[in-house]
Amino acid sequence: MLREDPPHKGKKRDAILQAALELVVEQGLQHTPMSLIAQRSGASPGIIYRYFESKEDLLASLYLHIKEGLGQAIVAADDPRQPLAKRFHVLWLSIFRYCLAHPQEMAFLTQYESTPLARQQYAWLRGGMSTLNDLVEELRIQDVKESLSPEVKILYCFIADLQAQELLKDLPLGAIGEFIFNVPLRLAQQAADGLMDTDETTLLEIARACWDSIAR
Amino acid sequence: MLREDPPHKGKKRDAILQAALELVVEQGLQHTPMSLIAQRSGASPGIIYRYFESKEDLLASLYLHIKEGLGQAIVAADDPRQPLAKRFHVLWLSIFRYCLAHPQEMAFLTQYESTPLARQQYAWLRGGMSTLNDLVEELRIQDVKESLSPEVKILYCFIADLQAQELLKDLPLGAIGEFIFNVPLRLAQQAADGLMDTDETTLLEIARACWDSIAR
Amino acid sequence: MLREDPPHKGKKRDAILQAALELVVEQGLQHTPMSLIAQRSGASPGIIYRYFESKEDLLASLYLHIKEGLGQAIVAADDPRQPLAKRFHVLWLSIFRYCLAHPQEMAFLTQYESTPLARQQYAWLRGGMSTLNDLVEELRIQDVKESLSPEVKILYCFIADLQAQELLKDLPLGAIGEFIFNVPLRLAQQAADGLMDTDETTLLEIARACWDSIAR
Amino acid sequence: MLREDPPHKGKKRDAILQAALELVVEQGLQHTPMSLIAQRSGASPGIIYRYFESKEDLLASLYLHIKEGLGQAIVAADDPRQPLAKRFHVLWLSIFRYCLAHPQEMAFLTQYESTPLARQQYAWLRGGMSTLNDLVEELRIQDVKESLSPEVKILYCFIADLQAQELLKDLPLGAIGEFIFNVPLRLAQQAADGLMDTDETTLLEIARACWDSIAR
DNA sequence: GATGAATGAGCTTTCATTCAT
DNA sequence: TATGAATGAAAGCTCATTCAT
Repeated sequence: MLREDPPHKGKKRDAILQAALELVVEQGLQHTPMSLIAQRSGASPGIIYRYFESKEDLLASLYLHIKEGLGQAIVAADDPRQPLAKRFHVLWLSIFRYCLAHPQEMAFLTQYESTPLARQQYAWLRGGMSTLNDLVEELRIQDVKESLSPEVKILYCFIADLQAQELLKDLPLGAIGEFIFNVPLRLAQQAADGLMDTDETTLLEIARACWDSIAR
Repeated sequence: MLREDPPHKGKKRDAILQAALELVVEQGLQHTPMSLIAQRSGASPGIIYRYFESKEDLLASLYLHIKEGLGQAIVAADDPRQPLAKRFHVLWLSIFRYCLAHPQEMAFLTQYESTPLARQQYAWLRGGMSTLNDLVEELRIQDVKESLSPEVKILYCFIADLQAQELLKDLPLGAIGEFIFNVPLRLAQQAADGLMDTDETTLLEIARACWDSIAR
Repeated sequence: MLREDPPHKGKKRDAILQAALELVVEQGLQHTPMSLIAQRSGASPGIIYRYFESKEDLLASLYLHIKEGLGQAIVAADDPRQPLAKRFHVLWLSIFRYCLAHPQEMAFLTQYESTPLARQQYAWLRGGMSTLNDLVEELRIQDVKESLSPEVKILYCFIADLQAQELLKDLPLGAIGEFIFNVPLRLAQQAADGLMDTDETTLLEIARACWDSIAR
Repeated sequence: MLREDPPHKGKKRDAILQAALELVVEQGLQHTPMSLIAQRSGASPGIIYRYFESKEDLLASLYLHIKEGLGQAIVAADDPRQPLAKRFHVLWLSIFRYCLAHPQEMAFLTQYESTPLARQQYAWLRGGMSTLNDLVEELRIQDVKESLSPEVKILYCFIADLQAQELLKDLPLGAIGEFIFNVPLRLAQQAADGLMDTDETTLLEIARACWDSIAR
């Protein structure tokens, strides 16, 4: 589901993105021709190119759109005034619930990120940053801070806070990201496929398991 | 790297698979034409169709080939005579090491599995099986046991053993699989991209973190 | 450069023609979409069709517009009271100077006339008219005289006058036209491209050469 | 008409070039889709791209092919042992006859050369070379000589010979080229359209007229 | 009149697959 | 078996033209 904030403006653009989303999830990136996207969105093949430069651009736009939604969910969920263990659980559950509520978006995201082009373009970790010390170092640099997207900044700061309180095991940054972010995302996909219960108790248990994995 | 066991027989088939693997990793599933696979493998476009029915078949064969390699690594790693915590660590590290040693294969696998067709065809969890009890139930049925691939059987049995010893938290099966299998796979991919150290100490810490997440 | 005689009326039409002229010269007939013409002329794509029936019509109008300008230059240059050799030189130089002053128009004209459609539509020689005698014959017919454009009539009459005075070699009409008309046009294009000097002396020499070619 | 020297090799390539030639002459560059070229040549749309990288490449290849044929005709016609006036007439008539015998090729050439891309790419005069002195200077430079196509070298040398014998008026190089090369080409096109007689006497008169225009 | 979003036929090009050799 | 030229359906994209506003 794509938001349709402005009443009429961008309606068609959203319809195109929505059609692309559905089709990529149903048929796969390889089997989603522009003509089908046009048809499904109720537009003519030509008009797509008024909104997007190319198919590549359309897919990248959709990807960024989805990332933004997910990012906003993360930003909205975090409350720095809460105790850190509480923040972890709230974040984890919010990510899970958001992904569960947007299974198509997550299926697209997974598919798109597995692409070689996307893998090198949208990695959330940079080259030299693999340890917690690297992270603290990065967050000192003002320019880096500015260039980060809001949700990445939040996750970074949260992890740095945990580290400052000596609550973390000495794990690589990537591993921590895995337990906070990727595990709920992937389990939400399983849940969406009916392979897992999503009652509060079960979720709390898994979130707790993830907390156990990173907490000292 | 694909094995070349039979001296001459299947050599060309392997060359084709290897070329497909490289190209899909470099260019993506969508941008890997058969003609390029032919060229890279030193074969003619026509001859590919003696070894594979279609492009779809070629990719599926490659996928299964890779899964088999990974499965053999798992089978080879497990020693049921060891204590369970030890078995966990050995399995976890073996999976990580194997994935790290086969980054192209893992990149392909990730890409291929994100495809809608593959998602419904090769899910490792079946419809109604989401809890530890379901697992125990399944393992009682002889027919099911027979139809499982060796490595899945090993993982299932291992989990069932853990459960029998009451070592497990009450987590959904999918979550347990995540910590045993997907986390090392994904972290190995990060490591292959240079985003993580792979010294023994670091790896043991992460494996331990995963153990903490599932162990009671 | 297109004239902008009427203060506001036809201003937009001229802007469209001017934009089409520039774009065809820059990008070629094949690579000049209507949308670009609209953009360059500051008009909307739709409004072009109030001034021109179709793209074909727009280009034909531009062609005729350019031909008319060139024709007027010829008409303005000729003074029948002058001696014939003088008239030749004045005509030749006027054509050259006009073409040199309107390089875009000439580039368009060349391009447009090379088109099959234009070739059969705008040939300045008719079917059966290839000799000087044919010309004299044609000029006797009143209807034909009426239907001729002013500049063609002038050129025809001029040639007929030369013939009457027995100043011409016995050349086909087309050859004479070549030396009077096409040679200065083409050389002016070369000059516009910086491939030839355009000082008075040089031009007089070339005009003289052309005179030598047709004069007995 | 394209040569078909090798019995079977290149037959299809030639058929494609021939079809493109005919269609461009009939319908114009802008209205000659690849699909029609394929159809007319008896090939499938796809196969064209085995022989040519793109439509642009196909047209450029055709252009160069035609230029080569014309060049060979010029090379074959010139006999440096003949007196210069004789050489002029032989050259002039050969060019005329060749062009008359290849009207489609000439129509294509005219059309293609009027294109902006071609105009800047295939100009036969270079930037700073506009006078006879420039020509003599150029011919002294060995590297330049090497890089010239055979027929251009022949024309250059011929003009230089005329100049050495002081037979030429002091005309710009472009003007001389016009009388030797372009006038016969254009008149041959007229002749092909039935607008001019092509009996020996007439042709000799025109050739003589051209000679008069350049000769002192 | 004027706009520019929308249309949709048709363009160039690609590529899985076939088949004569 | 093996080749690679050939096929032709379909892809991504363009653009002359229309039409609701």
